[in-house]
Amino acid sequence: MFIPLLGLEFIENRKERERETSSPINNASKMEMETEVSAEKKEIVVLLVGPPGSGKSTFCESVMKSSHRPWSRICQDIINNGKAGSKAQCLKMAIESLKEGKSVFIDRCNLDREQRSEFIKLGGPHVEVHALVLELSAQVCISRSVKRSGHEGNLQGGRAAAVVNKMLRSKELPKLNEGFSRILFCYNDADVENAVKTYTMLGPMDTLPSGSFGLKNPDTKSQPGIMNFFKKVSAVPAASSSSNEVTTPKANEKIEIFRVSPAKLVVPTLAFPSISTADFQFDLDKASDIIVETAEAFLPKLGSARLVLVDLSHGSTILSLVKAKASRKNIDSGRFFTFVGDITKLHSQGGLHCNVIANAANWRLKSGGGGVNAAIFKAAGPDLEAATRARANTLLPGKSVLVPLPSTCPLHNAEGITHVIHVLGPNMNPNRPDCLNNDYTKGCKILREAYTSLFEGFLSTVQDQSKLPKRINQATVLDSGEEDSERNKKFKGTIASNTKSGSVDDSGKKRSKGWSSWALALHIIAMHPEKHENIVLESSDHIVVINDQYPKARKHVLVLAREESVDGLEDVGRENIQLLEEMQNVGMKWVQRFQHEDPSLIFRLGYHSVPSMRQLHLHVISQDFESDHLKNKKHWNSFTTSFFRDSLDVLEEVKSQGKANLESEAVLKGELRCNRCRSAHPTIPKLKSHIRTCPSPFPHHLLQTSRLLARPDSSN
DNA sequence: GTTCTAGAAC
DNA sequence: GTTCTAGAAC
Repeated sequence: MFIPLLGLEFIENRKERERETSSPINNASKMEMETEVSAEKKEIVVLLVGPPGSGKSTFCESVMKSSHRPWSRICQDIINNGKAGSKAQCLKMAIESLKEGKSVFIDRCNLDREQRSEFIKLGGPHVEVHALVLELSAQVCISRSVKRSGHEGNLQGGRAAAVVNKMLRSKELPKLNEGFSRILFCYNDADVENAVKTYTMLGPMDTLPSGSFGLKNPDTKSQPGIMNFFKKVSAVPAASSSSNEVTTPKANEKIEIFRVSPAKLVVPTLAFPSISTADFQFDLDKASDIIVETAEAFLPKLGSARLVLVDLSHGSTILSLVKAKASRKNIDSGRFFTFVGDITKLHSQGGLHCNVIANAANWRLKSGGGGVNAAIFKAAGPDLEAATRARANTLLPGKSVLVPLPSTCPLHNAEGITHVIHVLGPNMNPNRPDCLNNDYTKGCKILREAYTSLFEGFLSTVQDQSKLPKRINQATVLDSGEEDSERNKKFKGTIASNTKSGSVDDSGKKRSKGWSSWALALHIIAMHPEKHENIVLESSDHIVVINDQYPKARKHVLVLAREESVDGLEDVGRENIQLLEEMQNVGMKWVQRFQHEDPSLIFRLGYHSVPSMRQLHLHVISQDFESDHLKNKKHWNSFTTSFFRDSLDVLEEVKSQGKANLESEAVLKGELRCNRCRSAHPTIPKLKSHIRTCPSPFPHHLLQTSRLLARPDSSN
């Protein structure tokens, strides 16, 4: 509670100054003061964030009643001649008000990030954007909106509860990194009263301290990292040589360097967990009827495609019920069957090839919670979260959403899964949202809808796939025959022998000869890609492609050279021109692949002048630099200064002068400049918040020479 | 390369 | 008091 008061103290000081400036006594000094103060004068855009009934309009009216600052309240519910209007109309009116020197309240729900983003863009040198979050309990909001009459949004009575509930489902609390200069959270009437005071006291020349205030229970969710090279090196072979109850088809894929792709699958297969019968406590007998009936109805539409109900345990009741009922109905057990295993490891551990898996999702489509949902999100990594977010924010019971998995996603790569279908069933558990209170008439209807929607989603992937030429899977033919445990021993030995001793300089190189152990990871993978199947995205005789373990942007892969003696750019000569060309071509292919998935991505391909890790590697990196792993000056400068040598420049230089020009490591210590507008920023967080919204085009030299790879139709 | 953390900067 | 950097250790 002390924080809004701090704000008030701040205003008090400013008020003193304002009084002085408005004194008519000394005109000359008044002019001086005015100039000084008006140089700082800023309009404010306040986005009210809260569902209907949270008190947004009341808040605005209370402030405007006695504020000395000119305010304009922009309410989407009445903007259209007293009727509800559009977001665009609100934006237009906000711009007009700001031009007139008025600060603005955006009085609409603004509950999710996307809804807010356009308004945040109103911010600039003379406009600050604040969020005022009315986090009152859903009950309070609902009871207020149910009771009220004559509300502008015409949202009253019974319909209000449903609308409020629906809106709260897709709620995302605002964060400073969206571009707000200040966020204030209110949880009760006292908080709101304080907030009203704070904004009422705000004179035309005043500003409020920036930052986020009053947040309770901040969301501390951390992004799970992608694969860990070092852990994988020892963990993978060890795991596969032990406890696999079912078959161990690990060796099956050995001759396939390009992992399982949908075109190579003979039979499209959907693996799905039983929906609603675990945490949602749906009756198993009723659920098994619905599964069998819906599957039976769908099989004729699915051609040769298969449906597989999966559960973790051999003792699964739902599995045995479904098995028995399907058999009684004489359903083709080659096309509809049950399977015991981890749905995220059906191929690697169970030998079952599935290209689509279903997730028993939660309504927020968020990771966590346990069970299948947690397992799938964990196995798929952040790629699935991003791909899901691109399709939907929430899910209603009985519905599903089909999410294509990016080609770099571990689940795609290691298990051959191309799509995840999130599906939400009915809930019979009183401790979970939207409990149906044992209403099985409704429950069965929704569960049937859920499976229908799921199978329809799968059907759509089957139809897409049937357009592709079908190829036979050759992967089951060969096996190298080498013992995993033996391999593992040898492998560990290699690392150990390289880490014995020697002084290490700051780029991981030993001064004499050899590298620090962590700096060898890329070299080890390049030399033996077949031992790193789980992380290798592609490989040939000359190159290996992997995800950067700590990506510094939304997309960041490495093309490793497989040449033993080429540790970095300084070792490259004319004899490597073909290699450099192949690396460039492979890099371009990945750019195209990524841009096919997201056309707005922009890429550069290049090398670090002085690499930290052994083995020449080409960075293929999207230019958003949107990554929690980008943490310090060295990270930023290594990709955005002359230290980053564009692949095409390197090629030209090696062809013309036999070697590439290298930039000194000294530039890594230089100031932090925006990669678009070149403005300097004092800290990494400030730089990152700037680059999120920097509207400038990229520097001329990159745009002109196709060093920068953007889709022609992208608006950047 | 990352992680950890002391202490500078705000 | 919190945020952020930079250096040591790995």
